[in-house]
Amino acid sequence: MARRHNDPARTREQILAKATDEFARLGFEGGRVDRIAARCNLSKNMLYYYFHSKEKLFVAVLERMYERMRDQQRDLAVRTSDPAVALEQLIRYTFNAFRDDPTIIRLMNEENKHKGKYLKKSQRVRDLYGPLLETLTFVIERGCKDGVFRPNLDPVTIYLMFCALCYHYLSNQFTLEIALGRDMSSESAQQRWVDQIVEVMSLHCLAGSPSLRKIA
Amino acid sequence: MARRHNDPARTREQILAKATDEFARLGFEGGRVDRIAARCNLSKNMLYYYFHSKEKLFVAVLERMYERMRDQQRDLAVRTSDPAVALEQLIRYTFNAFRDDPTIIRLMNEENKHKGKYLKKSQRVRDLYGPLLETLTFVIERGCKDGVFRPNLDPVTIYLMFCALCYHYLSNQFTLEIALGRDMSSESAQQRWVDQIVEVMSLHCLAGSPSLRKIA
DNA sequence: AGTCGTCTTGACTAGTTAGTCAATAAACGG
DNA sequence: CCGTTTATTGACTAACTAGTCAAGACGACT
Repeated sequence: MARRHNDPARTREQILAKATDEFARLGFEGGRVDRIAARCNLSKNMLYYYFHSKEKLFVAVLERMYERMRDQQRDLAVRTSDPAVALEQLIRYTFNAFRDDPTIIRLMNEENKHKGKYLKKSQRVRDLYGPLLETLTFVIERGCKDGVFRPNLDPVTIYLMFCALCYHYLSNQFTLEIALGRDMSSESAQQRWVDQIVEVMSLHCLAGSPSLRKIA
Repeated sequence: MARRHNDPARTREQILAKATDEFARLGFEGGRVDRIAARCNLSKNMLYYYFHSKEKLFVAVLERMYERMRDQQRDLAVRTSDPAVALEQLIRYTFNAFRDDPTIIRLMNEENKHKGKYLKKSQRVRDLYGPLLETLTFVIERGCKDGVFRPNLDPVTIYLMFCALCYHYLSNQFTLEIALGRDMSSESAQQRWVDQIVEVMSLHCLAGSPSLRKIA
């Protein structure tokens, strides 16, 4: 099966893939359209033919990243009926997703550097963070009803918490490794960290833990 | 007191200040030496006279940021003898430090984007994260000895946890606000978030909470 | 085979950007 | 008050960078 000379869908996907890599590694300003074209073995004009400008290419890269995240989340099936086990699965899934595709973290950081400027320019942005948050909401509702979790847990808050604990560790790996002189990148160090996240989040969600509100 | 025409120390500081702003907002690649010079009302040559290259200027900016962090941490005095209250103070201090100087987060993200490349080029990098981590270590040791905290708490792990919870919320404010449709930037939303951090970290550190290790 | 619309390219440009050079002006030491 | 060191500048450049243009090649349909 020799590759066709003219294969627009394939060409478009290839540009998007190489652009994702380029922008994730070097940011929007650091990314070079010439380099993306060269890595695709295409003339630079193709980027402009399909995406019209560097900025619109970057927006397309962001859109595709969110789509990819959502699609992968859709494949995640939490089959257990134990809310505590389900929570643990969701946390481990989140960490693995960030670890296995580093472009997610780098592109999100880039977008936040620009205060959401490019994401706002995207039409189909609404309802990001779909499936995982829906599952978490379902898990927490059941956990609260069953009395396994403490009452009045907010799913978005819980999500933000373990998301922060997964994200920051991976995003700031390099400076933390230098500043703290601690191994952050080995498989075992990361495994230990996820275990810690599961422990602290479980403790926070499970019933039987005293509320500390009165202390403040 | 009219400003002297030749005031090298002042000039150098001004360049560093404007460069910090420029690189934090636009990153290393996005930052423009001409713009930094223009904002200082200086000719561009001054940047090269004092810092030799864009890269060395960026390294100087990073070094100065870490120094500033350390100096501010040194001013922080935790006077209480109650470890739980001390922990809360350290957490609130950390959040406020990140919130009040957004350049810290942006520069750290930039440095991690480059996998620590520039920080490694700095000579005087060792023993970053000084005073606050030392205080935390002291607080945790006392808390464990007094039986207020559970035994065998690792200070660096605790620091990484609340640091992640403070950092991620502020760093990813914009994308999260778009994706979740939730207010992240108002004073009250941020206050509620810090309260949550204090709650979850206190629960994790205080004795009397059951260890969950056996579950896994 | 010829025509049309889609896909692809080489060659070009106008503007920008990090970095340089030679000259000048202020402080300073004797 | 003169020579030297330290600060500061205007003018320049070589390389790069996003974006353009006109023309060519491929496939499909008649």
